[in-house]
Amino acid sequence: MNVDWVAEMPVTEPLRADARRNRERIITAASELFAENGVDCLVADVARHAGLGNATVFRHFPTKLDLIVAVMERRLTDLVAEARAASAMQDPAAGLQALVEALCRMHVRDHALKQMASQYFQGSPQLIELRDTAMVVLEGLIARGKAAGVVREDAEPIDLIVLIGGIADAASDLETLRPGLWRRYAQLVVAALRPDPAGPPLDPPVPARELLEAMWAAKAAAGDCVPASPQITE
Amino acid sequence: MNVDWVAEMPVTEPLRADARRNRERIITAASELFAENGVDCLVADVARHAGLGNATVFRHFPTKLDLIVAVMERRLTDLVAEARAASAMQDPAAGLQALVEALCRMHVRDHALKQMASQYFQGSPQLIELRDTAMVVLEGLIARGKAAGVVREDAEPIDLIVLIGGIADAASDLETLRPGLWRRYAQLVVAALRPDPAGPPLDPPVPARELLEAMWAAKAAAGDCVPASPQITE
Amino acid sequence: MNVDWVAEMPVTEPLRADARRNRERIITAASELFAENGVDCLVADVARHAGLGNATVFRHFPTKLDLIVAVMERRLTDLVAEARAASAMQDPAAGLQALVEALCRMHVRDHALKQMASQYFQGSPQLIELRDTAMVVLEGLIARGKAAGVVREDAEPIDLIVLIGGIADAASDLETLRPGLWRRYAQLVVAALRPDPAGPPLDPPVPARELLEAMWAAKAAAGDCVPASPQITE
Amino acid sequence: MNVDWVAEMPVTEPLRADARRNRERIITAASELFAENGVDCLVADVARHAGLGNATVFRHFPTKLDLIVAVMERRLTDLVAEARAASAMQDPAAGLQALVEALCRMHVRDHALKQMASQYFQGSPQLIELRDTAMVVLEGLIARGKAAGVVREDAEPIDLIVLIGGIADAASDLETLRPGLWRRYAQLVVAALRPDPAGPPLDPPVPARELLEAMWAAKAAAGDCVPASPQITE
DNA sequence: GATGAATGAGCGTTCATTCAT
DNA sequence: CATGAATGAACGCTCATTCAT
Repeated sequence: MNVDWVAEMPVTEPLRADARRNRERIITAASELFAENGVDCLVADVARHAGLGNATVFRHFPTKLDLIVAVMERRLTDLVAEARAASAMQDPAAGLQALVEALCRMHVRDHALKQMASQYFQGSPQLIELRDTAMVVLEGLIARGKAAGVVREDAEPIDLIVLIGGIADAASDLETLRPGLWRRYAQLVVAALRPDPAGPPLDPPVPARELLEAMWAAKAAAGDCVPASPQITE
Repeated sequence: MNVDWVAEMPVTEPLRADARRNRERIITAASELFAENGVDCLVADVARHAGLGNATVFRHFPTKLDLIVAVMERRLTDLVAEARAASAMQDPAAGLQALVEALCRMHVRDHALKQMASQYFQGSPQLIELRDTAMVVLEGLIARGKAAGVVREDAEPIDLIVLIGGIADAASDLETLRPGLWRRYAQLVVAALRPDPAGPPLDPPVPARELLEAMWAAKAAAGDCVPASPQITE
Repeated sequence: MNVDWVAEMPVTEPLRADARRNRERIITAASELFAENGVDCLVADVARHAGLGNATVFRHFPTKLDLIVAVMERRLTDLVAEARAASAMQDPAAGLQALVEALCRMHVRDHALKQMASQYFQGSPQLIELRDTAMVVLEGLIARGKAAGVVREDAEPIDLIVLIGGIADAASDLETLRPGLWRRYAQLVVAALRPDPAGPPLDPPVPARELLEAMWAAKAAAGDCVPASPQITE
Repeated sequence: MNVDWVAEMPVTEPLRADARRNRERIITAASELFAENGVDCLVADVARHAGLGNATVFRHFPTKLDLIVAVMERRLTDLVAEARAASAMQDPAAGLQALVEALCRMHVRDHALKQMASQYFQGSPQLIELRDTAMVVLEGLIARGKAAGVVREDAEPIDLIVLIGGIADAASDLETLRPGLWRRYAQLVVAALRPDPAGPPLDPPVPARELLEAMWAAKAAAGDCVPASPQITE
C-alpha cells in the first residue's frame, strides 16, 4: 500500500444515494464472504454476492486492499462498541470477562478477522483512529481490573490483543467441531492475566501503537498482504 | 491430497549421494524461504534459493504440498527433540517453562510454522506419528506440572498447543522490533496454566487428536491450503 | 470433462455485442489454427491469432476442451448442412457422390477435423444432437442409394463415416502436393459401397452411436485427448 | 528431423553384446508401449518398461524420434514379410485379401502404427529402403490382381496404403468393443478396388514415393511430429 | 455511474534431453 | 557403458485490475 491516505475523499462529498447504497452492499457482501472464507476470496465473488458488477466494486475501492480496510473499519467499530459496553459494566472482573468473550465471539463469527487484525490494523487514518480509540477503552478496562485486583500489575492492554488474537484461529476453526469451545480459551486468556504475586515480573512490553505498527510492517515487508496482483518476482 | 501414503519409500533405498545432498538443499532452502515469507513463495524461488532448477524440486517433491509436508516433518522432529529435552529437566516448572520457550523460539525463527501447524499437521503418516509422539511427550510434561502443583488440574496438552500457536504470530512478527519480546508472551502462556483454586473450572476440552484433525479439515474445506494449482479440466 | 452440460446457457442471454464478436473471433481463430496445425496448438496462439489476450479465451471457454468442442460444433453444423444439400439432389448416386466429396473437402480444409471427429464426437449435448442429426441424414442418403441400386444392401451410414474419416488424413496432407487428389479417394469410397452381388456379405456392423461412443471412449482411456493440463494435486 | 542420415553408424561397428541386448530390449519395450498407448508415452516409461535407466535409451537413440523410427523399421520389416507371404499364395484374390487382413491385424495390434505410418514413413535410409521394398511387393500383388480381373485397372499400390491406413484408426479403436470388426472394413477396402467397368476412371494418382514423402513433409511442417521438447513459440 | 468484458503477469507442473557419477 | 539426477522451456489456467459500452 504505497498510496498516501492524506487526500482520500477530501471532504467526503455526499455521494449519490444509490452509490452510497452500493458501497454499503459491497462492504456487507465482503464482510460475509471474508468471514466465511477469509480475505482470499475473489473480488468478483464479492461483487456477485453483492449483486453488482465487479467493476462497481473497483469504482468504490480502487484496490482489494482498500476493500479489506473498509471491512476492517467496520469490524473495529463494532469492537469499540463492545469494549465500551464492557467498560460500562459495574464489576471490573465481569467487564473484562465480557470483553474477552465478545472479542472471541467476533473471531468465531469472522474467520478473516485475525488475518485483518494482524495485517490491516492500519491502512487508513480512520482505521488508526479507531485502533487508538479501542486501545484507550481497553486501557480503562485493564486499569480497572488492576485496581480491583483481578489483573496483574504488569499487564498491558496490548497483551489482551495479542492473547485473544492468538487463540482466534483455534477459536474460529473449531467452532463447527465443538460450538462454544472458544469459551475455554477465553477463560485461559483471563487466567493468564491474573495477578501472580509469587511469580517473576513479566518482561517489559512494547507500547501498543509501536507494536501494532511493527506487526503490520513485518507482514508488509514479507509481501504477506494481499496477493498484490502483478506480483514482483525480482 | 489423494495419494496413498502407505507405501512411501518402502525401504528408503539409499539415494545417490548428490541427490541426497540436493534433497537436503531443497528442504533447507524451503525452510528458509518459508520461514521468511510463509509457504506462499514460489516453488521456483525455492529452487533458485537452493541453486537448482525448478524441475529438480519437483523430482524430489511431486507437488508443492509434498515439499511443505517435508519441511513440516523436519520442524516437528525438532519440536519433539525440544520437548524431550524439556522433559529431561529435573524441575517440572522449569521443564514446562523451557518447553514453552523452545516452542516460541521455533515460531520466532519460522514465520511459516504457524501456517504449517494449522494446515499440515497431517499429510503423511510420518507427520501424524510425529504429532502423536509430540502429544505424548507434552502429556508427560503437563502431568508432571500438575503433580508439582504448577499446572491447573483441568489443563490439557492441547491447550499448550493452542496458546503457543496463538501467540506465535505476534511473537515472530515482533522479533525484529524488539528481540526477545516473545519471552513476555511465553511467560503469559505459563501463567495461563497456573492453578486457579478460586476460579471456575474450564469448559471441557476437545481431545487433541480430534481437535488437530478438525482444524486441518476446516482449513482444507476453505481451500485455504496451497494455492491449489490449476484446476483439472477433463 | 466432468461438467454437467445440462444447464448450458439456459436462455442464451444475449451477450454484449463486442463479446459476441470476440467469441466469434476466437472460434474463427481456433478453427483456422486447428485446421492448419491440429488441436495441439497453444491456447495463447489462438488468442494471439484472434488479436485478444489469452485470458479472454478462457473467459469464453473455461478450458481448452470447451474451445475444441465449440469448434467441432461449428464444423458439425456445416457438415449437416452439406449432407442436407446432398439429400436434396434428385439423383441418388449424384447425391451420394456429392456428400462424399463435400466431406472430403471439409477434411482437406481442416486438418484437425479428423482428430476432433474421433475424439470429440461427443462433449456437449449439442454436439451429440448434431451428430445424431447427421446420422439421420446420412441414413436417408444410404437408403436412397440402396433403392436406386448404387449402394450395396448391407452398407450402413457408419461405414461412410469410417471410410471417409479414414482417407481424410491422406486427403488433407496431400492437398498441397496435388490439389484435388482427394477426389481419387472420394471415388474409391463410393466404389467401396457399390453392390457386390457375387461377393460375400460384409461382416455385421456395430450400430453407429455405439461405435462413435466407443471410439471416443478408447481415445479418452488412452489419455489421448487434450494435453490434459497440469494434474490436480490435492 | 534435420540430421543427415548419411553418416549414421558408419560401418555399424559390432557393439558390445550387452549393448546390443539393451538396444533390443528398448525397441521391444517401445513397441509394446507405443502399441498400447501411442507414441505419446514418456521416454522414461519406455526405459522403465525395458528395465533400464532413461539415459540408456538416449544413448542408443539420441532422440525420441530416432526411437520411433527404430520401432517403425521393425514394423515395416514385419509388413514386408506379410506382404511376401501374401504374394506367395496361389490365388491372386486370396493373396490380396490375405494382405489386407494382415495389415489390418497389424493396425489392430498396434495403435501407434497409423501415427508412425503417416509421420515416419521415412526418417532413416533403412526405413526408406524397407518402404520401397514393400511398395515393390505390393505392386506385384496389385498387378497379379489386375491380371486376374479382381482389381480395377487404374488401381495403384499406394491406394492400398491410403485405404488401409484410413480404416486403421477405427479398426484399432474398436477392437475392444467388437473384436474382429476390422474384418468388415478390410472387406470394404478390397471391394473398393474391384473393377468398375461401367464407372468413370479414377482421377490420376500420385506416385507412391512422392506421396509418402509429401505426407511426411506435411506433418513435419505442421510440427505435428514428436512434441519436439524445446518447442519454438516464435 | 454501473457494468460485462478484456487483460497480462504469474503459478504449479511436465517431459525430452543433458549432465555427472 | 549405464545410470539416476538435473534441467528449462512450455503449457493450461487464475485473478486483481483496467477498458469500453
